[in-house]
Amino acid sequence: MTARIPSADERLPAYARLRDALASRIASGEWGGSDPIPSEARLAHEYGISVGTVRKAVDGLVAEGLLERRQGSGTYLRRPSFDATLFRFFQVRGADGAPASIPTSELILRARTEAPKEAALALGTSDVIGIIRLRSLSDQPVLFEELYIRADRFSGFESLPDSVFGPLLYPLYFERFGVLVKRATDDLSFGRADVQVAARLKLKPGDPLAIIKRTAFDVDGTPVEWRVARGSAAQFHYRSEIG
Amino acid sequence: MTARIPSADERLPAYARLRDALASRIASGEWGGSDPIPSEARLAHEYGISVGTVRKAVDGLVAEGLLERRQGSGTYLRRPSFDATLFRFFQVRGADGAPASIPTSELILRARTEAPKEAALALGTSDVIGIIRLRSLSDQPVLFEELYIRADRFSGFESLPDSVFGPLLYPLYFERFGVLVKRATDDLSFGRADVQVAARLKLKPGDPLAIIKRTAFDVDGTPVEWRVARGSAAQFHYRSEIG
DNA sequence: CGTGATAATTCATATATATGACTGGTTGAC
DNA sequence: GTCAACCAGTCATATATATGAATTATCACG
Repeated sequence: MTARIPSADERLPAYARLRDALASRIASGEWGGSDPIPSEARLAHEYGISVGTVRKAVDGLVAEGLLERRQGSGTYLRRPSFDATLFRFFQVRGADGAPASIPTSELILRARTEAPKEAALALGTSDVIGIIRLRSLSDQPVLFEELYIRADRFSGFESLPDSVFGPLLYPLYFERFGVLVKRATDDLSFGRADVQVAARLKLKPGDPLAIIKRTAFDVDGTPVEWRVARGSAAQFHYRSEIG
Repeated sequence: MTARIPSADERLPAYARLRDALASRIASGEWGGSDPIPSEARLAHEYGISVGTVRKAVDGLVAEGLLERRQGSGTYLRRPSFDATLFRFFQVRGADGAPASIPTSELILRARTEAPKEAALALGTSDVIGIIRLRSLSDQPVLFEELYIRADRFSGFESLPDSVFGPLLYPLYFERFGVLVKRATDDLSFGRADVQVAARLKLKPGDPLAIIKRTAFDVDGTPVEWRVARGSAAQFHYRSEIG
């Protein structure tokens, strides 16, 4: 069929163009969750290139974490992969030392607003929807979060019923708005609680805080969310792999 | 020549066996710094496999960061790559706001000793050499470090002349002891300065501290160094990519 | 209705080969 | 001597093909 591989290119190698083309078809939601994407042979035929080249393109997307191969079965989307919950930073233990438990999330505010300077800078726009929530483990408030998402990508977010909100936002972003968060940068520092934050987290003003600022990016690299989370520094614990 | 690919295998695919074989030849130091490793065609001939398979093996090592390809020239070792200096966590600025300057390192202690519990656990041995040093930027003490390295991998380290020590240890590890640090895990938490640390860092006891515990691993995955570094939390700043 | 063999499909490994692009040295004209 | 042209070596891209391994669907048999 030698379908045309869309724009994108300026004499990029074939495998790179196919990789990008597939990435954008993935982002478009063309392929639902549980079915495999077309087979390598089929894609090769569709795009008029050889199977080896298709494999190389798919290799790239697998490495990026967008696809997953299953021998004998097919190649599948790999939806979340992205377990970026901030709770992994905070080790909260019950009196018994058990690493409990179910995180809960209390929505305090949700409204279209103007982004604060830092958020606007990260998102490239100040037309945003602001969210404030308090997250707890075992009824202990742990994280105070302030989030801003681009109004142009999340139109209607303010009027979503409270019931659709679970503890995790990224699945919601994808299911309701087709925004697939693929990557994020975290920025950690330490500071001290002001009166408002201290009250929410049941700390004393001036108590040490861990401050996590995150910018989350879409599949195509657009920043879609900026957030700042604050939690007691005493419980803070971060683990990172380098190399 | 169909050289025998060494032990390793239990019916692993050819490319995986070559990958491992090459990794061990790299670790052995067989190939010096500035010369390329044998060409793909040559390796294919040596091991009696096809060029495509060699490429796949090399691909893996490139992805791991051990090798680097240069089109038209050859495939080279990629020695350090590993810029893991702890200073990237601490933003120290002069009065003018300039992000100065040259890090210096004052060696306070260096001796064969018994590892503290946490270090022994990470290293799998308590026979270690301990190092204590104070690291400064622009004459401001910034980091107080306590390091432990395996005595079996660094025999003779205690008696090295002070003159060979630069600000960075990992290059020294490699050049003097053939230990190539390839990977590390950092563990960040928050604490408060005790009297000793406070004195070294010119802080007050009880001042907030950022605590970084690091385990560094050799190419073959053996833990070779454990360290704990402490610095003022006020200056601490960490940036991480996830996804 | 289950169950077990069979077949079809799909990714995984491997080979052989051709062409292009880039690098670094050599050669030769000026 | 300088510089351009050339050339050999090396990785990069791409094709075509064959075989193996894992999964899934099908279908006949009891």
